[in-house]
Amino acid sequence: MGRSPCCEKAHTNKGAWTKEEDQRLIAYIKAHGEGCWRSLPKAAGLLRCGKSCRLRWMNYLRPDLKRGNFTDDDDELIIKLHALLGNKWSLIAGQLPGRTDNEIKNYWNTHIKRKLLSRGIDPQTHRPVSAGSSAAAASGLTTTASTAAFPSLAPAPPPQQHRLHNPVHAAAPSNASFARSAASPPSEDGHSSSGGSSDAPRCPDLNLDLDLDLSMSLPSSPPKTPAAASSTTASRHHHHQQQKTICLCYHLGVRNGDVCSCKAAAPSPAGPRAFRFLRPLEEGQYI
DNA sequence: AAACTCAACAACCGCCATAAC
DNA sequence: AGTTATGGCGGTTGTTGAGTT
Repeated sequence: MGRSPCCEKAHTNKGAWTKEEDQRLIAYIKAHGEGCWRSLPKAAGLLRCGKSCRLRWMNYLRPDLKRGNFTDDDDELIIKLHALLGNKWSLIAGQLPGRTDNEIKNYWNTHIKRKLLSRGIDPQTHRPVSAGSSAAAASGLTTTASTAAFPSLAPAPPPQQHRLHNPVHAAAPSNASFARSAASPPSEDGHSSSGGSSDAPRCPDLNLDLDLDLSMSLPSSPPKTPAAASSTTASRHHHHQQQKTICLCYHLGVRNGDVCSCKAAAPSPAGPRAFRFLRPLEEGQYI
C-alpha cells in the first residue's frame, strides 16, 4: 500500500513563492517556531503543501542563511567533502554554516563539476577522466583521491596542523570496509552508491588526506522542544555556536565503537533522528 | 531587436527512515 | 508487531535572466 499524499494537492499552490506567502511563513515561524510542517500551512494561512513550506524556509527564508558567492576556499572544502562523502549534500552543507544542501547541490552541478572537469578530474569519482586512467589504475597507480582531485596538493607533504583528528583517516587502514563505506566514490552516473554493489571500480587505496578541521557541531543534548526535534537540519545549523568536536565517524552515522575507536566526546545520538546510522560492514562487504 | 542558448537556482517529486499510533 | 504519518534527503525539472548570434 502506497503512501498517501502529504497534502491535498488540489488545494495547494505550486511554483514560485510570492512575497506575501514568504511573509506569512516567516511571521508564523517567528511566532510559533518550526513545528509540524503538515499543519503549518493551514495555521499560517498558506495554500501550500507543508513540505513546500519546509523547503522554502530551509532553503531560502531562514535568517541564518548566508547568501552570496562561494569563495575558493568553500569550493575546495566542498570538493574535499564530496570526495569523502559523495552526494551527501546535507552532510556537506553541515560543514558550511549558512549554506543549504540544495544550494550546495546546485552549486556543485553548475560550477564545481565543470571546474573539476577542466582539471581533468571526474567529478563523481574524483579521479582522472583520461582514457588512460583505468589503465593507470590497473597498472598499480596509487593516486590517492586527494592528489587526484587536487593536483596542486600532490607534491606537498601531508599537512600537519589540521591533520584529521577524526579517526576516519586513522581507522581506515584497520578497517577497510569502513574506508569503503565512508570514502567510496559515488557511481559514475551521478547516483548515490548506496544501492548495493556497483560495477564502478573502487579505489582500494583511497587515502583521503583531507586537510580539514572536521570539528563537528552538534547539539550537546537531544532537542527538547518539538520545534527543535522536528528539524534535525535546523538544529544542526542552529547549534553552530555550541561547537563540540566529535569524530567524523559519528557525523557519518557510525556509532562509536562500531568501527571507530575514537574516544572523543560522542554524546548519545543527538535526538532519535539525528542520523541514519550505518550498519557495521562485514569484512569484504561493500556498500 | 528578436531569437536562441545556456547557466543558475528555486521548487517539486519520489523515496527512505523512523516516530507515532 | 504492524501500519501509517511525517520529516528529511537526493535527484530532477522548470523558470528566469544574461549573454550571444
